[in-house]
Amino acid sequence: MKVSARMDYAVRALLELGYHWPDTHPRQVREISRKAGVPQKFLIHILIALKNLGYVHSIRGKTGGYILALGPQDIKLADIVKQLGGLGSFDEQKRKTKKNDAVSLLWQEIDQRIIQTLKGVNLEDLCNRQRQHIKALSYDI
Amino acid sequence: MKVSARMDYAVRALLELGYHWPDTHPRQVREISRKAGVPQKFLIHILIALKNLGYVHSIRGKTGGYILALGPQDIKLADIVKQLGGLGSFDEQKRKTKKNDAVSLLWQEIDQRIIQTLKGVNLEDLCNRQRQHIKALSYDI
DNA sequence: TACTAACATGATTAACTTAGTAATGATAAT
DNA sequence: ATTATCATTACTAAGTTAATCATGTTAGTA
Ligand code: FES
Ligand code: FES
Repeated sequence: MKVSARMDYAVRALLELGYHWPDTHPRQVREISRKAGVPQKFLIHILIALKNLGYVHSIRGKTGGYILALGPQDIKLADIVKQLGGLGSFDEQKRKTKKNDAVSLLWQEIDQRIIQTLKGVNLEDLCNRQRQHIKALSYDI
Repeated sequence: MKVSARMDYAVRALLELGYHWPDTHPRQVREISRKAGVPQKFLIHILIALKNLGYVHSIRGKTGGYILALGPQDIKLADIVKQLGGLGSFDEQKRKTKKNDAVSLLWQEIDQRIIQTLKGVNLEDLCNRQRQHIKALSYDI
């Protein structure tokens, strides 16, 4: 499973925004960049994509920043991953091999497993996991 | 799950070799190329990789070709996929994000699901599935 | 032996994707 | 007016992928 930097960064940005929920102070790109370890110039584009998908709101101007547009429980990772271009699922286009044989069915079966796994996790779950993790380690990210 | 052409082709080549097991006539690259829908010049390199991994034997000369080096039941797709460079599993190198937080654990969890799925399938299974498929469709690949 | 049909190997390449950066503009609080 | 933020478009360097090309080696056979 290849997780692109873009996908990794997007989920981490959402985790940062969701972690302090329901505290809705706007978080600035620079702050998210630093805390999540994402290059700032790259993060901007990712946040805009998330905004266009309706997951975050942006606030412009001097006191601006980003906040979640939905509650963490309503942000499903399966959707994020799918909408952000997926994990590069088995591309049936332009490959000359058969599409409906045992091999392709196997690849599709694996795709389904991934989707099932992601469907079981929303941003609230991920934040809770992270809180547990932090508690166990006794230091913040 | 991004399945590279290389990976797809490798599995299909093995399926072709395993499908007629235990008939051990050498199959030529050209024949495999045509039946599996794989560009011949590309397939050569893939077969050599499979040979170096010990999955097939090659026979040179005029009556040459390729045969399985192991019985289909001993060829596990999980190994093939892993040894052929994997499915591009979550690359922890050079990315600045944390490696042991909830996000990375999620990616690793997905990796494990894929591996588990692949561990449940060997070449014999895949051949059987394909035979069922062919029987249901009433035409050969 | 000469020929030929197969596999072997390394170099090269075109297209594509990824992971960014640069430059410039728009908005809103102070 | 200034300034700190988000917005948008364009650009690019590096890497990967999916191949092809050129050339060499092996072995059956007439
Ligand atoms: S998640 Fe916001 S400061 Fe740690
Ligand atoms: S699998 Fe060999 S001819 Fe169909």
